[in-house]
Amino acid sequence: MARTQGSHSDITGPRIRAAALRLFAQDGYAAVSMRQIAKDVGVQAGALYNYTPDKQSLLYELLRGHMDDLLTAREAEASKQLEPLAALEGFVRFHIGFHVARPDEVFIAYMELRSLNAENFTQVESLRRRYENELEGILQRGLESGAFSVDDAKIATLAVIAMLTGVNTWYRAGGRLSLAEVETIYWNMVKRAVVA
Amino acid sequence: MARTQGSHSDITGPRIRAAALRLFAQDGYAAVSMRQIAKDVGVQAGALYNYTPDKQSLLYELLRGHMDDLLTAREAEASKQLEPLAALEGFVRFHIGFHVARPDEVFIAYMELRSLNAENFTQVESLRRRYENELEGILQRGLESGAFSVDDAKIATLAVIAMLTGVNTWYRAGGRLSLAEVETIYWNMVKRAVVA
DNA sequence: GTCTATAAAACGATAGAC
DNA sequence: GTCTATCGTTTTATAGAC
Repeated sequence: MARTQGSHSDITGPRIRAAALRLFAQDGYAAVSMRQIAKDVGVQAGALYNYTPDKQSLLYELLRGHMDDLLTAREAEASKQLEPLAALEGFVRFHIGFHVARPDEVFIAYMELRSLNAENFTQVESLRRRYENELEGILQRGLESGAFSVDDAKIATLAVIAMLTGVNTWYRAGGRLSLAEVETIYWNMVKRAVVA
Repeated sequence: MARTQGSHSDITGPRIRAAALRLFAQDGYAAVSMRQIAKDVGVQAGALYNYTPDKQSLLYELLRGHMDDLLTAREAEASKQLEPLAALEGFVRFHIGFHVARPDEVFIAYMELRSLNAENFTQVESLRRRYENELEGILQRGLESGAFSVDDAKIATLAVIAMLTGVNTWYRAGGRLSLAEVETIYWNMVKRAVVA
């Protein structure tokens, strides 16, 4: 039986989110119009409102979904309980691999936090804190066991995450270095900066 | 003799740039209207066009000016020729101090690069490269002298700069740590990551 | 140099036909 | 579910009075 004319509910929603993700990453949330998103998907602007109540919700769902994905993926890794050194290496390699695979999501998760309204910002920010706490916990345990030596665990956490996320500004698949090589280079730097 | 009514050409220009800087940093270039900038300065929107041909030029002048300031300040420091270890410590402390003192400029220099048109982007990007080359040169000289040991000088350059610039995301004057303490903590991490 | 007024276009979001 | 049409607002930028 033929579908109702123009009915594509099960694929249009994901295509809208994919177009919004790409356009927000490329031009910024405020600079992208609902008409641009609609044109990219191949529908008229009015049709978008069958899938999102407004533009703000579209951004929030992208950022919220990205942080959920990050924490879920990290939980799967972290469930392997390890001693501090192996846990830290696991975190470094996980962080680089996860972020390099999702450049657009990572970019808007950084750049468009301020475009969220107050309530949505609080939600996403708390998820980011939970992720940072994963690394801070590893560093703390390593300090207590004597495996690590840093002046300040919180600052070391922020410094390592900033350094690792920086990979996204230059890494491109098929470049001079493989992902595994990049992971190893960064792991060597982190290890030397942190291990006693 | 009284000035012509409403004439403030020598102070309105800087006030426009200061308002644009603050608003662009707070809400993003695309989200800020010329009317908002005018209201912040205390003039009508039309008056802005006595000082800038358009909104794009306003952004470009802010970013270009910031990069000029950065390179000029760095040149003054770098003219003291030093051995690699002292040069690296000088770079780390200079970078943190310079960036922490200009949070709004640093923020838009990161976030609004993509809001520049192609020609302006090329200009600003080349200045950013020149600054990165300062650090890369120090690392290269240290590698050649055997003072440093890193897997890849270019990646180490990007990693160190990303780590140091990350200070701006959390540092606030009057917080738990003084600027000198922050500089020392980061210098210790950089030193351990890089020095042979 | 700043003002008021406005041109010309684009915006987010909605109503109603199909 | 998607379309066309449109409301009401806001945008950048300019023209001309003072």
